[in-house]
Amino acid sequence: MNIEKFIQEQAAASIETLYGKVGDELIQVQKTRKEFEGDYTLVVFPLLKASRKSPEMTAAEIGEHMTAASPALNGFNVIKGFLNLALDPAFWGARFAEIAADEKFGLGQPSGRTVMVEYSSPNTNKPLHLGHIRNNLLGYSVASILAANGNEVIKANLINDRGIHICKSMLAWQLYGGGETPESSGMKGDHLVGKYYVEFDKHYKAEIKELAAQGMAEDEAKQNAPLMLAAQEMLRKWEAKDPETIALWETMNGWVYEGFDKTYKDLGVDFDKVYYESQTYLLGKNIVEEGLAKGVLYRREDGSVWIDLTADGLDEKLLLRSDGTSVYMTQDLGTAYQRFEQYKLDELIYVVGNEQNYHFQVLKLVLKKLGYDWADHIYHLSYGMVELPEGKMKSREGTVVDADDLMDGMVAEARQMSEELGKLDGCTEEQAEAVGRMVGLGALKYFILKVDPKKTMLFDPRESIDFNGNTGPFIQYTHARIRSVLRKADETGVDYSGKVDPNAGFVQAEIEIIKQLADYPSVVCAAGETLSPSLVAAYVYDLAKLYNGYYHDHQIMREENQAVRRMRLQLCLQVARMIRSGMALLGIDVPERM
RNA sequence: GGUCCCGUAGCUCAGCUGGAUAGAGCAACAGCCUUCUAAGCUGUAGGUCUUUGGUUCGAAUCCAAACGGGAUCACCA
Repeated sequence: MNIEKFIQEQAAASIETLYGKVGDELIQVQKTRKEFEGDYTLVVFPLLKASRKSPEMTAAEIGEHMTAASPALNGFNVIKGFLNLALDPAFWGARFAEIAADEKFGLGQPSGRTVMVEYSSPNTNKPLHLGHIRNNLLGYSVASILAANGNEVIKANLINDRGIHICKSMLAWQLYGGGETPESSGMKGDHLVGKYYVEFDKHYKAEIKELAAQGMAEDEAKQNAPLMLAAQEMLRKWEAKDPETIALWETMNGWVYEGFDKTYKDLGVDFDKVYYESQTYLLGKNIVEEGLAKGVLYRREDGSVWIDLTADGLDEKLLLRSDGTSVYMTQDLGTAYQRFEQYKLDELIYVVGNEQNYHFQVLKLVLKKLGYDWADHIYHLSYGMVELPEGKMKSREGTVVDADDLMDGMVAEARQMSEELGKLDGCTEEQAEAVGRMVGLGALKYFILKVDPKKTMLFDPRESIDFNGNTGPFIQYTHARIRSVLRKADETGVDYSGKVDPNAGFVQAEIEIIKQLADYPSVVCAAGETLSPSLVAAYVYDLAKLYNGYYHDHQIMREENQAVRRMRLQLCLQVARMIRSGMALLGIDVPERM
């Protein structure tokens, strides 16, 4: 049941009898702040007009009436204009029983809606870095959260496998690679290709410098450097389907895909549908034609097609080049159309960095002007950049934090920590390895997902990600601790299965935990509405923190009263379950021991 | 210049559609392991919520302006 709503209804009923009917928006119920006594608080200020009495009087009257009317309420206090209502322990006990019995607790009813989440969408000319990690984790988590809210979710990846940047890597490999392959070099495929992307840039810069020394202007040098001309020539060949070029392209992209597959696997993300730009880049031209016919778009003398968005505060935007070839925007128009058609999507979410805010603003506006109603159901989940202490990451300047390196580092650190603490003595090598992975990745994932997506975040590679405090490992540790207690119960034959007794004599700390457990569905729902994994992260952290305090102050297995011990074990079980469930929404696994 | 985002403790971040004395973690300091996992728990200290106006019973939150930081405005993607 939705407790807040329950209180709201009780309050509405009492207010109506006392003062007459008032609007729902005036009945403001919120959780009581920790420093005050009570569970829920009714803010009475908005009701003063109806009551025509002082805040204190009004609150007292409503409090009296509500506690008399509802057996679930066993007391109240008034502080200034705030009416703090206390619920009966048995009421919380009933909620606890409800939660324990509900296997789908926290999961929303099927919504009948289909949502596509596009995320990751890498270029195949270099390996993934920290920025991609944020993208992938966000996309995966948002997809999980939407699924938990009862939506049919399609995870999509649009791989940018063509274009001039790919040709640069290919060309450099041809020129300087000496036939090097992932096998011959022992390098991961995406890293190998990335190496030649950097190599291209190095030689290209040298050429520019040389041309400049010969007196050529910089812009001109950039355009006329032999390497650039060769790369452009290669792109033309690719577009003309030159067999040799295509073969090289397929080979090198194949290396990259193998590399990406490993990175995705390590990260724990996956996709239901993979699109390749080489197969979609021609889409959208017919939409442009349609726009021309409708007069929404216009053609310039040189043949290029544009849309004028100056009336909307934006600029003019190119949609088709003068040679008739498409640009990024053309393709996105086409793929969006195709997806809404094919899957009858209710929503299409693009997880893309905020550097592309303008692009998506334009995309939606163009579709809207073309008369497509579904344009309103495109949502750009725009996330901030991950910055280093010295500023933005620049792949060409080698200041990127590589995804694979970062993950390996985190895992190694987690492993070392486990060993130092002696936590995994007696475990097999495989178990220790698995825990190290879980904890290392848990630290990384939580570190990234606890931050509001739209904010720029800072990552300092010299200061490793914490394992203490508000971190993934803290939460994982709490889970492992609980499992340890439950194992002990199993080993000693203490039975805690069966129904929860709602009158088991809960102490306040237990009620606080039950309150937090009861909150889970509304958090999952809010996270789905706002596409914010950070809400789930904060929730799980609060739960773990509450539990740790409780664990510190109360005996569980050593509790002598069998009924109380049973209830405590059941409570532990539910906390572990909600931690596991919440962390799963973040794409984080929790260990049985650590 | 246009559009958009951000500004909260020394650092990294929470603070939901306006509500009570602005919260965590890290770092610092002081404590707690012969007792279910100390990756834990407790305490101390740390704030002009960038600034100024406005809206109102009430503003970190909403509005406006200023200041500071970032992104973007390509026949790149």
